Parts: sequence; C-alpha cells; structure tokens
Amino acid sequence: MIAWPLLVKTPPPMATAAPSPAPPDTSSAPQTSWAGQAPSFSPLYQQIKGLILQSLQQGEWKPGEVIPSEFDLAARFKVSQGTVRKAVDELAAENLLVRRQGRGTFVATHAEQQVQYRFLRLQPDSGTVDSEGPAQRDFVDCRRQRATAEIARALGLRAGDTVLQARRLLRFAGVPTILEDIWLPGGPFKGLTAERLSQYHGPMYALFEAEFGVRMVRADEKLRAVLPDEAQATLLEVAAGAPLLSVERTAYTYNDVPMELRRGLYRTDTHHYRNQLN
Amino acid sequence: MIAWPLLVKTPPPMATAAPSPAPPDTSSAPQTSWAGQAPSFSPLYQQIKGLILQSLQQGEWKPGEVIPSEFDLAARFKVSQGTVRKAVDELAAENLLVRRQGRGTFVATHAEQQVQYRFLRLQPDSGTVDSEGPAQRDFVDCRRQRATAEIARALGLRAGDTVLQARRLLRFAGVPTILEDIWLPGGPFKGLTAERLSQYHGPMYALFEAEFGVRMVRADEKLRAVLPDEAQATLLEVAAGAPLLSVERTAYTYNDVPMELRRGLYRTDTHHYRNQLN
DNA sequence: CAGTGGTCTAGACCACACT
DNA sequence: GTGTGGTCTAGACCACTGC
Repeated sequence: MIAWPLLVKTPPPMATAAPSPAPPDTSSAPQTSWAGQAPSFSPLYQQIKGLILQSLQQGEWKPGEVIPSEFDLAARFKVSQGTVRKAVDELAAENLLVRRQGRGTFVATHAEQQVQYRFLRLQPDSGTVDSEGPAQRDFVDCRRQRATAEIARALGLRAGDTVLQARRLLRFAGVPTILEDIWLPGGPFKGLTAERLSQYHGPMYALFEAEFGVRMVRADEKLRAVLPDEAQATLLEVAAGAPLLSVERTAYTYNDVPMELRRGLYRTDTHHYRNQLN
Repeated sequence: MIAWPLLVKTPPPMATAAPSPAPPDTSSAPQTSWAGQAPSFSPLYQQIKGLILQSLQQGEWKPGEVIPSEFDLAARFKVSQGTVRKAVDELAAENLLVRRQGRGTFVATHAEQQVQYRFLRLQPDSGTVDSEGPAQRDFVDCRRQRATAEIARALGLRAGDTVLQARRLLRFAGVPTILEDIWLPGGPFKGLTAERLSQYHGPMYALFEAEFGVRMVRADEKLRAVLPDEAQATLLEVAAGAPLLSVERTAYTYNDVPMELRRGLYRTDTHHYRNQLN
C-alpha cells in the first residue's frame, strides 16, 4: 500500500467523535503538518479529483481503459463512494472520463469516439457532418525547425527551441475547405514524421495519444475574418479577395500545459462554424 | 395545497415496503394512470427539474429573485432534499439558477450580472473587456414589418407575421466594431419602440426580461467570414473589401422557443471571437 | 443566532451489461 | 448471477450570510 498524500477534511480533523461507525482509521489524521502542498484546504472530493487526475497524467490508466470502480476507489482513498462519485462526476463533466452504465468508468479518448473530430466546429450548411463522409487529408508539408518568439510563447518554449511544423489540407467531397498550420513542441513529439502523419487514419489527436502519450484535454480558439495570401488562396482554390475564417487554436494537456498551436483557415461559403452558448 | 402532477419513481411504485420511515404518503402512488404526459418515465430529480422549470416559465419566481430553499422545495414536492439538490444542480449548470452560499438560490438574470454581455464572445486583442469600458450603442433603425419566409422560419412564425427589426452599431473606445440586425417576434414584444431601446442602459436582454417577461436562456451561433455591402462598410468605417466576421445568432427562451434572430458583423482587426472547447 | 447552501457519509434499491 | 454506475433517502456537520 502506498501512503496517500494526506487527505484532509475541510477543517483539520481533530478526533471528531463520529456518531456512527467511523471507518477511516483515526490514526491517519495529521493535524498541521503541511508538507509544502500549497492549496490544501479544499473539499475532500476536490482532493480526490486531484488524485485521480494525477493518476491519469501519470498514465496509470490509459485512454480507452476502464478505471477502478467507484467502490474500489473509495476503498483506496478511504472515503465514501459518494465522495468519489462527486469527483468522478466533475471529471466526466470535463470530458476527461466517460461513464458507461453497467460497464464502468473509462478514460476518454480521441479515438473510437462518437464524433470524429472533437474540437472541430465546422459544419456543412446543409446535411450533417456524417452525410458528407470522411475528410480527405493531404499533408502539404512537415518539417522540423526553430521556434519563433511568437510560437515559443504560445507553446511555453524558448525562442529557438525545436518545433515541428506541419501544413495540411482537408477536403470535403473533394472541395478543399480547411488549411491548417500546426506547430508541436519538438520534445514530446520526437520521432513524428510526415509519413507517420499521412499514414495514420483517424483523428490526429488520437495518434498523439497512442504514439506519444500526449492527450489533449482542452483548447482555446480565437476567430477572425481574414484574407488569404497567395499560397493559401491557391491551396484552398479561392480568389485572392475571398474572406476566410481564421481559427487559431491552442490545445492543452493536463495541468493546462500547451501542447499544440494550430492556425486554420476555413472556407465558409459551404460550411459554417457552429457555437452553442448557454 | 395543489395536487402535483404525479411524481413517479422509475418503476411504478407498488407499496414498496420501505424499510425505514417512508415519508411520501403511500396513498398518492398511482399505478398506471398516465394522464397524457408523454415522457413520464424519467428519474425523480428530472421530474422535479421539470416542475421547477415550469415555475420559472410561469413567472412564479422572477429573474433576480430567490426561490424557496432546498428544504422547502423538498417538502413541497415530497421528495428528499438530496433529490431537489440534484435538480437544482442541473439548472444551475445550465445557468438558469444561481446558487449563493448562505443566501439562497436565485433566478438567473441578464441584468446585475457579473459579465455585461453574457452571449457576446468578442474580446479586444489586448487588454480585457473591462479595460475598454462600456460600449457606445447607437440605434440606426427600428421598425415593424412583415417577416420574410427566412426570418419567419427562424423565429417559428408564419411568413407575413409582424416582426420588429432593429439595427444598431456598437462602438468600443469610439471605434465602430459591431453592426447588428435584430429581429423579434411582434407578439411577445408588442410595444417595443426605438426610444425604449435607446433609452435603456444595460444589456438588451435585461430589458427583454424586465419589460416583456422574455428571458433568453440559450443561443446558437453560426459564424462565417464575409465581405460587407456598401451600407455596412460605411457604418463600420471599413473598406469595401475588408473581411468581417458574420455571427448569426438564434436566442431561445424556455422550452427551446426561438425569440430572437440576430445577424452581427464584427470587425476582427482589433478584436477576436473567443471560444473555449472542452 | 437562525437559515441557507456545501460537504460527507451510509445504505437501499434500480437499470444495465457481461458472462 | 455478479458487478457496474444511477437514483433516492436520511442525517450529520460545516461555511457563509444576515438579523
């Protein structure tokens, strides 16, 4: 058994004289020995959430796998099942875990998912995403280079660090619709080649998960209307003055660590970017 | 006391011989008398959620007001506090209610809110929304007219029904940045005039709440990059070929009833549309 | 101080899935 | 059947708010 990093109930426990059978061993209740841990005064279920998150980061459970049952986790962390449930509920709400009744709770994955592209909001004006069939992907370019100051800042690197850059074109029903420039930090993605990218079928983020253990968890996008430069216009087969939707996305792994910068140019003559507000 | 529209636990209750003090009066447990209610076989807390929603629609509690405490609601619906809690949790997650510890649970409102514009995703490229100060609003136009087929479809009306149309320009720090055309159904918004609109200070949706009892709960947006026509370019003070972000928003009240169609043109040279994905 | 929402527990029963 | 998550209850205690 491993010693868990001190779970504390919101007030430092002091032999609280529980009325009913108090199962947590009362001996493991330290008073004020704060071993560095900065934000330690949070609800129990938040602490459990943090521990589960940690296990996810460290790869104890891999994408697509089941995690232990709520009952087992409760025993492991020495809390009630209800507390684990609340922690898991939040992680499920954040799309890090997926509950499946009768089967268990699974680590979310970009592969084998309901929707092919979890972060792609572009939709055809008529018909559904499915009706237009899978996109055709063409990698125009892929190379290793030194990060500019701007790219470095976005990826949390130093200017001059190695980054991978790729450019690809997505076609729907043969029509070039999305042109993307992608930047990845060289370290975590060492060994990624153009061939690897073009050979892989399925979402790019699934490849990152499977081959490099990098799981994208969250993303921020900034949208603008822009005009293409000459190369972009040619690739997308539009006129020079045609307005395009620019989508700059930063994707993050656990702990808000940025792992990808992506600049997309979307044609919005046959598609639109859909957003739901509430 | 009012007879509540039959709450049923997932299996039709049949004198379940509860082990401990079973508080719900066993007499009020109908077997199979389904009085029309179509989707009645849902978890209790969902039914409670539905009932609370109904009270919100019917204006039993108005925006900004407190609703009864969880304990009171539990008594009223004859369920446990925990069940009410779960119902309220979901409504709070959907931004229909706002919990405030120690004070109570409140009906959400577009006025007196943390953020001025709940549905506006445009942000300045540098600085924060607050640092640029409040927008200057100019109503360019406001008139009553007959709905075109397209507008009617979006608002759930018949072509030819009366709609209100308004056009306004928002300036940030003096720079015209957003040009919006707004269509509202004539019925619910009878009596809305250009003067009423320009005199009101604060979010437009707050006015709708306060003056017309119409509360916007959710919205869908479709984004595109477009070029302005002549009038639009003039108002926004941009060149004819300048790309602009087109944002078509449909806003809904309770029960997914569309209540507003809005077409915005955003300048994205100094601002960007921000979206968070997870 | 009383009242509210927030956390935590414990236990019962149900729906679902796999075997 | 066994085990999983899903629902529901009941009760204890806490933290925050306002009287």
